[in-house]
Amino acid sequence: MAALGVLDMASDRPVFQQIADQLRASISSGSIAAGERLPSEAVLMRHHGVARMTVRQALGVLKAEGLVVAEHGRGVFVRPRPVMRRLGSDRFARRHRRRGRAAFEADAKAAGQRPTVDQLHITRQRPPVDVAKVLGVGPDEEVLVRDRRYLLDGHPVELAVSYVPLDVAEGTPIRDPDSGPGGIYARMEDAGFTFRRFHEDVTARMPSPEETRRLDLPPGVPVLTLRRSAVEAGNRVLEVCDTVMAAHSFVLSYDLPAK
Amino acid sequence: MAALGVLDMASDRPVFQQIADQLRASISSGSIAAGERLPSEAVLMRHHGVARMTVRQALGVLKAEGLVVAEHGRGVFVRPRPVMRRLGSDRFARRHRRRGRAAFEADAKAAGQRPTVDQLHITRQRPPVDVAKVLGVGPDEEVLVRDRRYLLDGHPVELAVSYVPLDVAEGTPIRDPDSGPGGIYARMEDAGFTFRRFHEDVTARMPSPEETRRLDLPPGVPVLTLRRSAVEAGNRVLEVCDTVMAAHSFVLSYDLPAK
DNA sequence: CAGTGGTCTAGACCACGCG
DNA sequence: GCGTGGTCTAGACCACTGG
Repeated sequence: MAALGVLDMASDRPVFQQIADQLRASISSGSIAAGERLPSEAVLMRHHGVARMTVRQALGVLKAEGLVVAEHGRGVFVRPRPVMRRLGSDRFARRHRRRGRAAFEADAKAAGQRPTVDQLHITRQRPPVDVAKVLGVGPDEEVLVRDRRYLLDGHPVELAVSYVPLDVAEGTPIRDPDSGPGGIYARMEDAGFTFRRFHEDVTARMPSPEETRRLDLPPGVPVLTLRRSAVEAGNRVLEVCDTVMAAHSFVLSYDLPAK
Repeated sequence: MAALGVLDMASDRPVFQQIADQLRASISSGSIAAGERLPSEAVLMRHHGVARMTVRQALGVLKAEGLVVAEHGRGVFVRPRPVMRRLGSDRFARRHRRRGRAAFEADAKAAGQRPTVDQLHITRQRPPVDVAKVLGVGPDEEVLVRDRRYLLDGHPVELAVSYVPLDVAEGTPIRDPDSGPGGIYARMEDAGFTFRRFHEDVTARMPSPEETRRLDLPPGVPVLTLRRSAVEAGNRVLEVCDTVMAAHSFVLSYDLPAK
């Protein structure tokens, strides 16, 4: 088996890296398929004649790369390729809201998955300073904060926090846990607001421990972060939404007209 | 110092996690500022009365999160916040090409940085199967492949591989190392092609060892991957470009019209 | 040179899963 | 009960940085 090759003791490359290299090659060549178990630590120790810590260091490299996942008492497994979810750049199209579908719901339904929301908390708080700036509210002004978690088929995939100025939220059911069909954008349109455009800033980083917990992330999976601003016809920002997604569950998809 | 708190031996939380937690808190509270050195392994061992491997495991957690970087012989440092580069969704606007600027060049100049390209390889190859599908070429058909690395002020920030059908490349300088002012999109327009739109799929993951090397990535930094398809008026895909970026150096920025 | 992190050994006890 | 990975100890030698 390719995963159990020989070490080059003359090489400068550390032993644990050589072991990681061989295992990685076996994974990418498919000789250890997705979902399959790697040789156990004991087997790797005996085969290469090294200490356990050395083997564990090699496995640590692969975990950090997100290639494998350890399961206590069972073994170390090649991470199965997860189902990707695609966020189309038309997911904020008015027609979805007219049909009573919020963006997340529309995407999930399109992929044949069951969308749910939990950990919903609606509060009044002072937003982070950068959010206040975008919303054009004072540094000490409170806004409506909707914090929630999205799940697909029961698995958490996305955290989102929306910030809405109080005067925009006023007189709408945005403050209610159930914002109704089409989501809060639909409610804003009901109240007479018109959206001109949405702006999204995308970046990626490793998750915080709290994000790891709430998204049930395996080690080695980064998060995609997305900050969306919903801009009104008069160029006022009606909402800022900070989203954190498990990167292995998402593809963000954008169309850019060649103007 | 907050970084040198006390351990709760009664806690279920492993000792190395507790040490990592305390250091993380010190970093995010700013009591150890960006660029500053953490207490050395020896200090942490003495203070907490634990073995070296335990301290190293704690530091390993923070490295994996991308919060700190170890420098051999010097110490472990809080990772300084890197300069972010913003890719706007108008970066493929025709006006840039008319002014002789390719997308990367236009972005870099706007940020006051010096853009360069190296490791440029132009070959004819069979593309990956998924690329062939998008380009609408046969599975065994060769295409023109432009592989290159982009640098800002001498630091590598982005890897890109373009795939262009041979008949599109024919009669254009796309096959030359220097594609001329405005980049290969400008050359395609010179040859009479018209772009209707660009499509981008964005995702994130941990880098491969080769990407780590070519982008000179510190540990714990994920990559953003972007696959762009350039679509002609007749809906033919003229080019597929796979881009890999160091996530801590980029913000991708998109405008979505609220149609 | 002393101090730092990088690698590696050879053990120990524990918690989990599965039969 | 046995094999698995998770945590931890107490050392060792090395390579790099800086004064």
